[in-house]
This record gives sequence, structure tokens and C-alpha cells, in this order.
Amino acid sequence: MEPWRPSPRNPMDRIDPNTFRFHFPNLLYASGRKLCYLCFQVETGDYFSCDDSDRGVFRNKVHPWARCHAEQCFLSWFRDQYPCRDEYYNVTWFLSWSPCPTCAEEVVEFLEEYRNLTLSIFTSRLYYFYHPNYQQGLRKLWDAGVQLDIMSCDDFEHCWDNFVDHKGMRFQRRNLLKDYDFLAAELQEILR
DNA sequence: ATTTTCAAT
Repeated sequence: MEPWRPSPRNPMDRIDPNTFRFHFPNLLYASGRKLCYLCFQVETGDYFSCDDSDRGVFRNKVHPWARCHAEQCFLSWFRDQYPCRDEYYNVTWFLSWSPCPTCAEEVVEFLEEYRNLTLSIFTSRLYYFYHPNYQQGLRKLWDAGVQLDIMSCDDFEHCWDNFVDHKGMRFQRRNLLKDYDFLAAELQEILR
């Protein structure tokens, strides 16, 4: 039987403001956030100019026969969209949940394919951070040269401006930074 | 501070 492979799908353009406010806060107790959002930007070439970056949003897919984490959706989309492996790429992710160990492995393989690609991950929350194998997944990313950080106020504002269908509404931090300090300390501890 | 989270005993 053929293993199921996630097929590239088009990313969303923008997230609904309420979806952003529900799914993105730095919460330690993130009850009900049973989805993961990934906002990305891809800059190409020698000059990483922000003006012509490719942007979009992925969410994990759930099918009766298979699942696809948001990161896997991105990776398969990227391989399809940017087949050139030698080009210089600067990729940034803003994630609502940090990658699971499987996705971390797949990202490391992806970075081995694209030798001139740099990846920065800003995550709002740490997914199962107290499980050793999840911690190890994050360390593998770090060791592979991925920049890893907890989403800060500036990151939230950047996402609001670029990935949220804000219809002119001004950015408000509200509870977005609620457990930032705890999560940032925890991430430092994991990567130490 | 310590838990239920890329849904499902």
C-alpha cells in the first residue's frame, strides 16, 4: 500500500482576528487550542528584502484517513513551490504550537536538502514541553541551526499586520503575552 | 504556578 503523503495545498491568505486572538496567546494552559497555525514568510535571493517576500498561513489538516501537521503542509508546499535547492532562502515561521519530534526531524531533513536556507521559528507556545522527546526535538532544530524563540510582542504585532484580516483594527496586545516569561525561561532551559 | 495540547477509548 502506498504511504499517504501530504500534498501541497494553497496556504490561506489571512487569519480571522478572533481566530488569531484565540489561537496565538502565550498561554501555559491553552485549553481547547486543538489546531496549529503556521504563518510564514519566504525571502529569496541575495538581498532578503521584505517587500517581495512570499507570505501565507497554514493550518494542520485533518482527514478521515490521515493527518498533516502545519509544518508538513509548509514543507510539501515549499518543495513544490521552490524546487531550486541551491538558491538562498530566508524562511520565517510564526507558530501557535512548537513542532513535535516528528516534524522537527522532517525539518532537519529539509534543511539538509536546502543547504542555503535559513529558518527562524517564533512559537507562541511549547507543545508538550515537559516530555523529554519533545524537548529533544527542539534541541535537534537548534543544533541544525534553526533560530528558536517564543513569540514576543513585536512578533505578535508583525503577525497582526501581515497575517490577520484586521480590517484596519489596531493591534492590541490584550492577553497575548500572558505566560511569555515562563515559556521563554522554559525554552532557554530546554536549549541549554 | 505545572498540564490535556497539530482532536477522539
